[in-house]
Amino acid sequence: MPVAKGSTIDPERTRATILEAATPVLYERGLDGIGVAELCARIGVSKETLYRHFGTKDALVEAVLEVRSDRVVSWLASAVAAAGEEPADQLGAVFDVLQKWYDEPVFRGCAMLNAAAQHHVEAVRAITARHLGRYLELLTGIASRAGAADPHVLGRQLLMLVEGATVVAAHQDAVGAGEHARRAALTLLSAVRTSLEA
Amino acid sequence: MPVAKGSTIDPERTRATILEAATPVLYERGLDGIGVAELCARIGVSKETLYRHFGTKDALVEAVLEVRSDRVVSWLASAVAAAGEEPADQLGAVFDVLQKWYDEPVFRGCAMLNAAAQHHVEAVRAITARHLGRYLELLTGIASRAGAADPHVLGRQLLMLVEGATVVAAHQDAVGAGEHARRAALTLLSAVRTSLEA
DNA sequence: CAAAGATCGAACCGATCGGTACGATCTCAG
DNA sequence: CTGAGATCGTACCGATCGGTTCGATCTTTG
Repeated sequence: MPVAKGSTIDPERTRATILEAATPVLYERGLDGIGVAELCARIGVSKETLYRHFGTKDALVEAVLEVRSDRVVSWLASAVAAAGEEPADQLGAVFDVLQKWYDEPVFRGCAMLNAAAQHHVEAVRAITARHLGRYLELLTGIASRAGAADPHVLGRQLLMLVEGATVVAAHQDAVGAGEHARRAALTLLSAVRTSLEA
Repeated sequence: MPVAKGSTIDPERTRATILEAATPVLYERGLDGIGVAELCARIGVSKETLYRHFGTKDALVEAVLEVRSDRVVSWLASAVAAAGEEPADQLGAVFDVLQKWYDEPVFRGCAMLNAAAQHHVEAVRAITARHLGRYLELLTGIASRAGAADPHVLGRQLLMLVEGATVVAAHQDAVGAGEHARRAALTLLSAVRTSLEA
């Protein structure tokens, strides 16, 4: 719904609607690939409204990225939490979620990395870095519970597989990318365990 | 040298000079982060000259990316060739080269991926895909010589580590990224061998 | 009903963009 | 020496950009 005509009913609701509608459009078209005018038309909101809520296109972009980062991370975290106690199962759940994402028709790679590559603005780079940091935290936790000698290093290697799989799926071939990355990740995980048991 | 004033001495030389000078500028500033006017000023060439040689900014960009892809791949291939016969050594050489790249002050991630994220043009995406394909070929070759049961899958997993390491180095922390990726890659390689010997 | 304020649509602004045109200058081939 | 053509610097073009402003419309508050 294109936001009620005039309404004090919720100063906050309009902002949320804009954020929600702008997210997929900016992802598909690219941050600089669509102008504010066309963006507003797609969202169904006037430029004045958008600018009163966000002040700047950059500010809107940053807000969109923040929300997206939060959502992605919590989505993955809940998938991990639902996978039981076994670290291997938790790790598998991560790549299952990723493969589902790769198979979506609108999949165009990691929104954070795309944004950082597109918009040479410090704030955007900071959001991307923070996003990767959260990702790393999640994976380091799994590595730690798996009994890795150096969970930070293993977590980082797992992060590389996650981001690498996303890159390969986006730019080369999505078929089996999540599955192949999952097998590699499990190999790394079990290698750690093997060396511990030895 | 900013190209001789008037000269028929080499219609081809000017083109090469432009390509060479434009490459780092477009990488640092982003494909759309610099206008043709400023780009020409940096290169030391007039707009008319640039447009006679390339016709379009997009065409220049594509030419730059092609050259860069060729150079990167051949650079890696020669590093592999110089690393001897052992697949493990060849793989290690790849990540050593990558770490050197990550440590360069101008490092800003994979130019091909950045370009594909920035410029929503089919031709650029095609160049990026081809670039990843060449990369995959190189790594699949190593996987094959290592006796992998399915060298195509292992090569893909190695490609994920390569691209993932580049992403992590660019957006999170370059320190040790190549080293950590190398250890993960060698683990995958030896896991294949172990399962073969079993 | 009246005032406050959120929204719309459209006009408008200055800046920048990719690309073109032009006259002048220089180099080389004949 | 002369003409072809590569280059320069600059001015110029239409389009688009991010952002502002304004009058009209609607909803809520009091």
